[in-house]
Amino acid sequence: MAKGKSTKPAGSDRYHHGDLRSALIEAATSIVEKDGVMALSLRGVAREAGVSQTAPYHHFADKQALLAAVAETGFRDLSDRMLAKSTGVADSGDVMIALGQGYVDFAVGNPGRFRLMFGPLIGDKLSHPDLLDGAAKSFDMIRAAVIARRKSIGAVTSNDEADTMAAWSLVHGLATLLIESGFSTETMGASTQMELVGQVTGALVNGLGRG
Amino acid sequence: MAKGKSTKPAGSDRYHHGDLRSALIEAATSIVEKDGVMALSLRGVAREAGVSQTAPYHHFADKQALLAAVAETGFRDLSDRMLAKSTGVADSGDVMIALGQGYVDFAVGNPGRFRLMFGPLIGDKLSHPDLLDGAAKSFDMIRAAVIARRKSIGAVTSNDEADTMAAWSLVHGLATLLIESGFSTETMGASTQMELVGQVTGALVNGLGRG
DNA sequence: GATCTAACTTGACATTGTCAAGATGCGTGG
DNA sequence: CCACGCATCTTGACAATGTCAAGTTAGATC
Repeated sequence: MAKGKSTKPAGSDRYHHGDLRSALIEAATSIVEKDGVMALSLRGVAREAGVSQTAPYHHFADKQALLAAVAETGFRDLSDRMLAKSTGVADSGDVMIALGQGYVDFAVGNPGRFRLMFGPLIGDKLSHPDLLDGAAKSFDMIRAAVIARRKSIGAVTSNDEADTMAAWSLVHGLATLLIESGFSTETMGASTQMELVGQVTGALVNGLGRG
Repeated sequence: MAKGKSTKPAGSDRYHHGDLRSALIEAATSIVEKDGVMALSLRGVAREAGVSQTAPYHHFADKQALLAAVAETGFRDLSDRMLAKSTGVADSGDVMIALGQGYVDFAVGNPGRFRLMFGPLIGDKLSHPDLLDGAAKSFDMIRAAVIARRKSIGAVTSNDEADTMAAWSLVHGLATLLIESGFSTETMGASTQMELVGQVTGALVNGLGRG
């Protein structure tokens, strides 16, 4: 519409946007975090980015592809958070807690993207390989921590895979519980979120009821 | 449209359906399980039930309300399954495994409803109290099992709440992992699903790497 | 049997995902 | 320096969806 002036950051009102792809991902992320996953429409994203309704199709095959790209940045941020929390931690048990802390932190801080990443909005995740790669990265961090832990305590039974599943399940489930249920950290019997993650993770590391 | 004959079960082609509400829930369940959560449209459900597009509005306030009703039956079936698996089991640890087995069974057997129950399609779960009641029922079963388990082994530390969270998180996360990821039971290092649940639950009950 | 009202229908509207066809302008070769 | 090709963006359209407003039908009640 208007050609000359704009209220948006320089460069966003040109006919050739410059970096529409990133702008669309950013806009979608913003919407998904502000109004929820269900409020995300392709046209809404285009509107927010200040382009026409069909402009996104020059950068994404369809809505699903945009969502996949948003989810992908989510997985990147997720593993970044986990890495940040765990670097420099020495004890293998503490590393596991730190990873859980990072995971839960991300979920609570970015519930919209978390739901997008693991929810059913992206129908066929298998057809977006970049998505799986991102998810695998976080998963591998947990696997490595579990293996290190098992080695350090001289694990006697079961196997790496099952323990990895257990650790990921625990952390993912806890994150889900925190953002989906009405439960708050306090009703779960902890005074801070960090404490809660420590308690729950501790239950797995040491065994139920063994602290 | 047609007035007299019908290919549908008796009673479904009358002007007054008789039990449209149940029929709609059933139709929606069928669609959600066959074509996925995203393929579920109110009009599609009405079509499947053989009524006009706006007929559902006489039984549900809006699409969300129908989805909530479907999810509610899901929660009922979920706790039924958990109950069935755990009744008659004596050992407190085995009860926990049985509950996990029931939970995972339901998720794997009804992934569509599972995603509906815990996914973001139902935006405001808090405003559908029946939903929360249903969820609470399953949750309470887990809580009771955890408390019994803690009592039976003479738990020394942490608290009931955190351990309950841990147990629910573990089981829910595992179910999610099984239906969302490409991972199969085998790649997770178990030969049967029952074995996998046993191993993963065992990791929590006894502690990581302790069997 | 007349009437009240819940259960249903038809019609319409705004919004959405997506396709087809046209406009625009950046970068490159002459 | 400039014309031209192609990626980028736009306008216009279509079918489908959620939902509202207004009418129709028929089971229940007096």
